Amino acid sequence: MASKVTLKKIAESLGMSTATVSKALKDYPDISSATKQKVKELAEALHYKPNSFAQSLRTKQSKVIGLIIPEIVHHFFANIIKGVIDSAAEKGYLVIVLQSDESYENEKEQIQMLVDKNVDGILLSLADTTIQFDHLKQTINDGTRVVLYDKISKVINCSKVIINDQKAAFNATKFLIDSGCRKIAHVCGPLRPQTTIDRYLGYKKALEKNGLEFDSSLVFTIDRLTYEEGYETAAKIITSHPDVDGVFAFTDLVATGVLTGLKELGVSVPDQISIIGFSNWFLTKITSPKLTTVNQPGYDMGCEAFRLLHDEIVLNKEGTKIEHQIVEIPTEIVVRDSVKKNVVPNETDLS
Amino acid sequence: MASKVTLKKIAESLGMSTATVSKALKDYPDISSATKQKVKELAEALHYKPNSFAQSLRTKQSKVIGLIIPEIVHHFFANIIKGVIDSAAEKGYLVIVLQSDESYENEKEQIQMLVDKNVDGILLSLADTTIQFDHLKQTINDGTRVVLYDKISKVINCSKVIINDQKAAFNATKFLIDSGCRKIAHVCGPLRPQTTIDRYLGYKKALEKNGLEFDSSLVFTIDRLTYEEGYETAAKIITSHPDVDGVFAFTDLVATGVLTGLKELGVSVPDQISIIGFSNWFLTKITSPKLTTVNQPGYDMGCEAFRLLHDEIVLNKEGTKIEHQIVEIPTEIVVRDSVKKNVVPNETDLS
DNA sequence: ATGACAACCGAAAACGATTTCGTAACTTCG
DNA sequence: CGAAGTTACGAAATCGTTTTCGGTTGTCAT
Repeated sequence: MASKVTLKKIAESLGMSTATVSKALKDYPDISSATKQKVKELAEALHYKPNSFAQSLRTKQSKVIGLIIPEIVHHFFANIIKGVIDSAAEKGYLVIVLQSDESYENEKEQIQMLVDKNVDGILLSLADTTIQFDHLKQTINDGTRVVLYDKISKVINCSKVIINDQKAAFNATKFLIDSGCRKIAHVCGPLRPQTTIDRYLGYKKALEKNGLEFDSSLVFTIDRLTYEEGYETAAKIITSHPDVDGVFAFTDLVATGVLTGLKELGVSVPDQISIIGFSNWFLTKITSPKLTTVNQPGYDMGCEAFRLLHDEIVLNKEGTKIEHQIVEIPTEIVVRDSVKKNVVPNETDLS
Repeated sequence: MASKVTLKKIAESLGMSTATVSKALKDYPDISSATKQKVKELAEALHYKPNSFAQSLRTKQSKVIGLIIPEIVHHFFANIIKGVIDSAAEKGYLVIVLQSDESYENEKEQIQMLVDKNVDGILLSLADTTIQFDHLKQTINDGTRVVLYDKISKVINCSKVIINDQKAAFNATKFLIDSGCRKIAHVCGPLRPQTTIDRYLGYKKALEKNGLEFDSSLVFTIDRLTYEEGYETAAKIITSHPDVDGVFAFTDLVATGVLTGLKELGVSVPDQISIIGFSNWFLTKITSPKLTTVNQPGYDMGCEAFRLLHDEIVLNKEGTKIEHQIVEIPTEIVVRDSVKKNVVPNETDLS
């Protein structure tokens, strides 16, 4: 147990004050370069490392941020974690990770834990069950910088990083249409997260803008976004509408279920029915055929979220007025083999 | 920005000293219950929260631990993160997560960052490229508690939590044998991580203990443990040994590649060839047929790793001599559909 | 009345780093 | 030579908690 080397020890060895040592190490202009050098050399030799507690106590900065994730074991969110940690490290920040499990209670408690730990900021994706935002508004008001990512709320006044679900869904559906599909089903989940609604709207709008009739009986709502429910939906789709030739699923896992279900029912994908998923999870690369999907760039979102937070932390320290931003991360279609290739694009667009 | 309420403020409001307030809040016996109550009431009303920096500076405890993971976006490791965070939260600890990317340099640097932040302990899985351990020995020597998980080294004197790869591989292979397989191939990766060797040895021993001949030409070594390499290996297996009836793959991703490759070559799984994977990744549930595999319980490992670390932190604080432990987390076979069901168990065992 | 002994509380010294303000010494220049 | 201005450093106050070590009451038995 190497007894810790402090400013005081260095100061005593060198016969000067801690003030001088501290300033020398930080290159204050009122220290002669001769002493600066002496101090730095000894500090180096002794492997001096400032005590982070003392530093934080004085500066009120921890160089640590909090990241609250709905669910860690999830391809998209894991990528976000990675993006956040990587870009935080670049700026010398460390990241405390917490998992809300989609629970409002957990979320609230965890925010409090992070605030109590004096983190410099919090990155948060709202839990599905969070419909009341006083706790968040309060902590923002109390001076903690917060940036929302992915699952956000318009009600909260802070920076946000999102994808445009509606546009992405529009493009996915249009991609099916362009590839020749004329009767496209949509498999979606319960209404809770806003994303469900947005993707649904994008789907609907793509149909309408491309001269296809929207038919609500082609929208299959499932209770849980699982592989199994996707699998079961496959049968429902072809019994109720044997002439369906395209499926846009809310998420890759469901799409994979539908894909497998269809194959087992003797439907060929993509010849008879094309399928497009959403998120670009890892599993899309190992289905047969490989799943065409919409890439939801978690890593980039994580990086961008940290960047916004860091900007606010810095500006806040400088006392500059901060302008909240809403950054939209672009998505794109990852073309694989579950959609027919005879693409005949046309010129409709969402906007 | 609510101006922070401190011990001093409470003390002044109540006309007493900070010492009394501090002790009252911590139920010291030399404070009358009358004052205790007054203090607690006011603290409650003012939403007093102790300043964690000051607390840590005094107590030298941060109530934060560090977790270094080789790769976050990975089903097994993500589960470990989750296990660690959950069990840490139960004891009031927060977790800083870092990713080594299997790089020794990163690992070294990150350990230093955590030590500089005065974390109470570190959970670490060695990067594949780490073959030199002075940095680790040094930090352990300097008083930081460290627990190794999953990828460990015998050279380092600390607690560890592992699975018994050899035994697990033995059991997996034996499971194939019991199900009727008589010519079993093994697909494994490069020799670097010890796990490769251990699983290989388990495979070999299972054959030998069950009267099957070990044939090194049945061991297929691939450079990278990917789906694609597994896929390609399928062809190699059946061209070189058309009568193979079982495959034990180093990991699920490879097993999935083999599975798909075999299917596309017209081989029926499990009727002609049985396949067993390793790790119980999520993707095993969405293959057709669903993949039988060995469950590698990441969540449990994470929990156990934290438990060990926490024990050491507590004992260390009490000054008690600590005894390092090596905990082996049990694995078990998850029976799905990629192995024939006519199981005829016999009594061989690894030990 | 006095000594012993609880019962309560506070002063003050940490913990280590940062930063403001002085001030001593040394230049410079009219 | 004396006023003004630099240069280089240090004393001391903070940041907010914890904890030791006394000290002041009050009680009670002698």
